[in-house]
This record gives sequence, structure tokens and C-alpha cells, in this order.
Amino acid sequence: MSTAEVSSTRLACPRQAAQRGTLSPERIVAVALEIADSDGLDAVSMRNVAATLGVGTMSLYTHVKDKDALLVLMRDAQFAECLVEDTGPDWRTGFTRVARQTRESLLRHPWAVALGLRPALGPNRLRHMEQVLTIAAEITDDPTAQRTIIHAVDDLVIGCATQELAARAIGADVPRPHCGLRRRINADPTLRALLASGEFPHLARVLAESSPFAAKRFEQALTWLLDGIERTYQPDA
Amino acid sequence: MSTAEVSSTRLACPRQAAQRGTLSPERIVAVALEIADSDGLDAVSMRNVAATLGVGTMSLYTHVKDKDALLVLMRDAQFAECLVEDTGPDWRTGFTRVARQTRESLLRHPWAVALGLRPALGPNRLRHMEQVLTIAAEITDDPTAQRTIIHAVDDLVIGCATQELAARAIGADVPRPHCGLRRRINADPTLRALLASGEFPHLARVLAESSPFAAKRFEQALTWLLDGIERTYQPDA
DNA sequence: CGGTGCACCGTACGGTGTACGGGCACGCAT
DNA sequence: ATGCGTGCCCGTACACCGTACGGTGCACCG
Repeated sequence: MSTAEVSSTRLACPRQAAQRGTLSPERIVAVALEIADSDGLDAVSMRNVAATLGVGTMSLYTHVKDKDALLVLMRDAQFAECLVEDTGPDWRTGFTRVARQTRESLLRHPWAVALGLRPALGPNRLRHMEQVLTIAAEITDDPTAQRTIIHAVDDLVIGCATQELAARAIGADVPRPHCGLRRRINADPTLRALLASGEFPHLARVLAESSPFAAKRFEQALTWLLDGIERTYQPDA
Repeated sequence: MSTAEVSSTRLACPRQAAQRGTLSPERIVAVALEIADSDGLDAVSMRNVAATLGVGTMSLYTHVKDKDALLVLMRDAQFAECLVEDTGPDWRTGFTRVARQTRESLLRHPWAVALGLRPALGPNRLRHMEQVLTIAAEITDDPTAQRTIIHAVDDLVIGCATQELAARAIGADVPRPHCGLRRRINADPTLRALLASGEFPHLARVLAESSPFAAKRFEQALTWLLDGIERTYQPDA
């Protein structure tokens, strides 16, 4: 008994312990999330994830079908961060809270936006859908209209986050004139010449001004959209 | 003379002709676009592009710094499709036309959306910015407000296209009940069980209905947003 | 005790981006 | 005319990727 126990744990693996129960989809996804958050999506390779877990690369495939499946699981994990605890007293604050939280989550995890085209359909996504549907149900009973409303809000949030992260990648998110975009254009001789050609009067004027904060732009756009929705379904207000 | 000429053209390259002037950034980008359109973004590899051009892989690097630079050039080429010839009589039709055209271009070239986070800053992007700035100038003279408006519209379009392409990838873009999303959920035992748990009353109801066409949703969302903008800057109408 | 299944893993294959160095053709100065 | 620099084209090589395949040993069941 005792000898068998010892031998089983010692001889199990030449390099490390890596017992039988060390691996699970949850642990794999958790590590992948950590790597993506700290080192970017490109650093999430099967080899890297496995090494971080102290495990052989191919062992991952017993718990995750594909790398693609792993990415989908990651995206669904991110969807959990979009859920709000309290949707508030009315649909407007409900949507506002969800939208803000979703935006912040996406900005925290740029890889989630990069995974945008991947159709993540998991439990958390379902929960998120249910939550926004509940909010939309306060506006109208028509399920089709509910979906239209939800999509509009979601689209705006995703687009905002995408653009904001792209601007951040350029370094154009600094809300001061002669920074960011302006500097970027000046760095490229072709673009600078193009701008100096006089064919871009409005652009030239705008570049001399400071740009509004991304957060401000987001709030304004959201307000406009919600205004439009309100006018359609509650014109009396 | 004649012998030198012949020898120079014949001995130039062991495999093919591939003379001196065959390569240029434009030709490279054009081929890359073709490949991306027909075989997807993953098919755009330096080896593949070079082979299609009948040229050695490393030759591309004399005209394009990086693969990343190539992708940026591709994105800028796509921006050309967002330009409209006639912006129409007023800002509303102007934004509507640009938004529609941009959406259609993105749906035609899904790889452009996948490149979303890449900060493409090229001549065509500049032209597009100038165009929408010209439209926004009809609303207000404040450059900051102009940028806010433009970003709002752009964000909505990008978000719409992203979501629509993601839905298309799932096969959830079919506007009939019990198709797309519903089928997808039923295919996964976990999700089906989750849905049957009764914790998703709104979702269950919605899945029984047909979803609106993506184009309709887009038009509605755009209308809402433009309504909101109009109410802010032209409350008299 | 024998057998079966499953979790783990080493190796290998075909793919990727690109650093490096070499060869060749051209244009220019001498 | 001759020599040379410059820039285009390219073959090779390296590190890394996802993953198909086969092997190995533990745990459990009959």
C-alpha cells in the first residue's frame, strides 16, 4: 500500500508532479485569461498556456477541443463582467449601467474586442442576453422591437470600444491638440504632404483643436441613442 | 550588345522572369486584397501573396516593412470604399449615405472588421475623415462637437457590422424562429439545459419569435442616433 | 487479478513571420 | 570604357505556431 502510493506519486511523471486531477477547462481558461490580460492575445499559445500550468502542451486537448474553443471560452468568461447586479429603477438607467460596465470591461480586456468576430455562445452570454431583455421588456412587449433596441445599444458599445482601443494603439487617445493624431500624421511624409495640400480644410481645423475625452463621447452617443428610443416608444415624456 | 542583352534576361532568374520592376506596394496590396476577399484573412500570408505574384517571399519586404504594414495598407484601401460621391442636400442624408456605404463595404470585406483594432492611418482614412467632417460642419461649427457626432455614427456602424458578421458566422443571421440562435443553443447540451432551467423567461420567449433583419435593425438604430443628434442641435425642427 | 479507459505527454509535420547574406542589374562618376 | 555603389530580388535558416498520432501508466471495474 504505502510503497504503491509513493511509487505512484513519484514515478507518475519524469519532470514534475502533474497528477491526474490538475487539469480542467476552468483552470485552462483562467490561465489563458491571465496571459491575455498581461501579455496580449498573441501570447496565448497552447504551448504557453500549458507551460504556465506546468503541463505538457497536448494535455490541454483532453479538456479543450481546439484553440478556437479555448478562445470562445475566454470570450464567454469576459461576458460575465458585463452583468450588473442591479439594473436600477427604469430601463434608461438599466441600459446605461449595462453599457458602461460592458465598455469598461472591454477596455480592460482588449483581447475580447479582438475576438469580436468569434461567435461566443456560452452561459454568460445567455445571462447577459436575458438581462438586457429584461430591461428592454420595460419599454415594449414586442420581442422583435426588444431585439432591435438591444442590438442598437450593444452595437454602439462595441463600436465605441473598438474605436477607442484602436485610437489608444495609435496613441491618439490623448485629448490635447498637436498630440496623438496630429503627431502621427506629421510622422508620415506622405500624410503630411497630403494634409498640406489644402484638400482637407475641415480636418486641418479639427486637428488644431483638442479632441473630447473618449468617455465623454461615449456618454453623449449613448444619450442620443437612448433619446431616440425614448422618443419612439414613449413620445409623451 | 545583343549577346549581353540575351544573357542578362535569360540568366536573371533561374525559375521565372520576375524582372526588376514587377513589384510595388500597390500590386502587393491588390493581391493581398484579392486573397483576403476570396479565401479569408488567414490565407493572407507573405508566402502566399508572394507566390501569387510569382515572386520570392522575401522580395515583398523591399516594398512593405512588415506584414502588419501590409495589413494597414489593406485597411486603408478598404476605407476608399467608404467615400460617397454625393453627400446629398443635408447632413442627415449625408450621414445616412456614408453609414450605409460603410456598412456594406465592411460586410463585403469581413477581414476589414477583423482588422478593426489595427490603427489604419492612410490617405483614404484621411479622405473619409474630411468627408464626414464636411457633413458634420453643416450641423455645428464647434470642432469638438463635430468629432463627437462623427464618432457616434462611426461607432454604431462598426458595431453593427461586427455583430452582424459574428451572427453570420454562427449562422444566426436567418430571420426565422427555431433557426440560427435557437438551433445553436439546442446543439449544446449545457446551453439547452440552462435554457430549460426556467431562469431565462425573456430569452425563451424571444427565441420563439423571428428576429428582425439585420439591415432593418441597422436603419432603425441609425435613425434613433440621428434623431438624438438632431434634437440636440436643431431642437426647433 | 486482468482488462479497459482515460489523462497526460513526446515527437513530428506542415505552416507562419522574418533576419541575414548573397547575387545580379542598373546608374553614375571617373 | 571602367569601376563602383545602390537597390531589387531571393534562398536559407530559425524560432514559433497548432495539432495529428501514438505511447505510457494510473484508476477503476468486473
